[in-house]
Amino acid sequence: VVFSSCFERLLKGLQASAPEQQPQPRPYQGVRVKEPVKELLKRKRGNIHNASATAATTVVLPH
Amino acid sequence: MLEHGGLTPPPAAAQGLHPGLRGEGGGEHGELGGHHCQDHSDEETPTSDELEQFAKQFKQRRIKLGFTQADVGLALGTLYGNVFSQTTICRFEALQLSFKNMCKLKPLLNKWLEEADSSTGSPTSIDKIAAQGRKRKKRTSIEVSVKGVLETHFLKCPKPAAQEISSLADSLQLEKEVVRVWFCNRRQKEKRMTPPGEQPQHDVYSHGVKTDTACHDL
DNA sequence: ACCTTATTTGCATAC
DNA sequence: CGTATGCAAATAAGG
Repeated sequence: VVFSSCFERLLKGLQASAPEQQPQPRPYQGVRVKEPVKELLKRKRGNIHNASATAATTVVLPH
Repeated sequence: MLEHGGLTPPPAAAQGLHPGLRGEGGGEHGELGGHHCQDHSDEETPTSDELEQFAKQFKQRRIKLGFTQADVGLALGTLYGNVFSQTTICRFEALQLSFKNMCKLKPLLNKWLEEADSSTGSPTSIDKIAAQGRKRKKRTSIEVSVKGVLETHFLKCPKPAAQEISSLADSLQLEKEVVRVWFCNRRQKEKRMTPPGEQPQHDVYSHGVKTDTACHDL
């Protein structure tokens, strides 16, 4: 129940939605906790949610 | 120089935990590497499942005892010296903190729980459970108008020299340190948000303090 | 002493 | 009136 609002916007901005919108949902200007235990658990439990998949096209800067 | 008495930063470091490697091309982050050694109760890095368990119980008990998240945060302060905000307690209960962070807070919250539990005025050991070295500075709230001024300067010069920061801080009636940190954070924000749009601007960022970009002002 | 990157917190204020 | 959350100060750690 906590995810909704948090991820909705981000996903909307990342996942190409209908071109009928120009809301510019604000890319989120704050600093987020890298890996909340909440997600860690989900991943560990098999719920390998693949939401914020990295845009493979580019990036992948070596650490 | 009237900082708090220079507290002795106890070398309480003992968090160097790096699970073995996972060598997988997918999900790294191996949480814990089950570790050897004794395990008497709840000490030593817990597992994420234990953290979840604890958080859940914590919340349940907290509510049953009639305390709010803010109460707990304040209590932690009077108990050990580390005050925490309602926000942090909230995040702890919702497991919205990093694994490391939660491991650090669990002992404190656990202690508080024991305290509150044996409410019968039991003195209990009010040890200080190794609180952090020095207390965190209270978050400075910068006025919108002031932020506007800072923004203007940032656009003109994202990396002002020490002296410029000083005078700017002076004119804004802020501590120099606050202004310096503001610029640092502002720069990070810039980088954090640029990738998406990718603004191919001559990134002539030279670390060298030489390239005097002289953003003269004043 | 300051910068950078990575993170931990927490005002403020929206639910 | 408690709780979430957005934006972002303050800090930690290596240069």
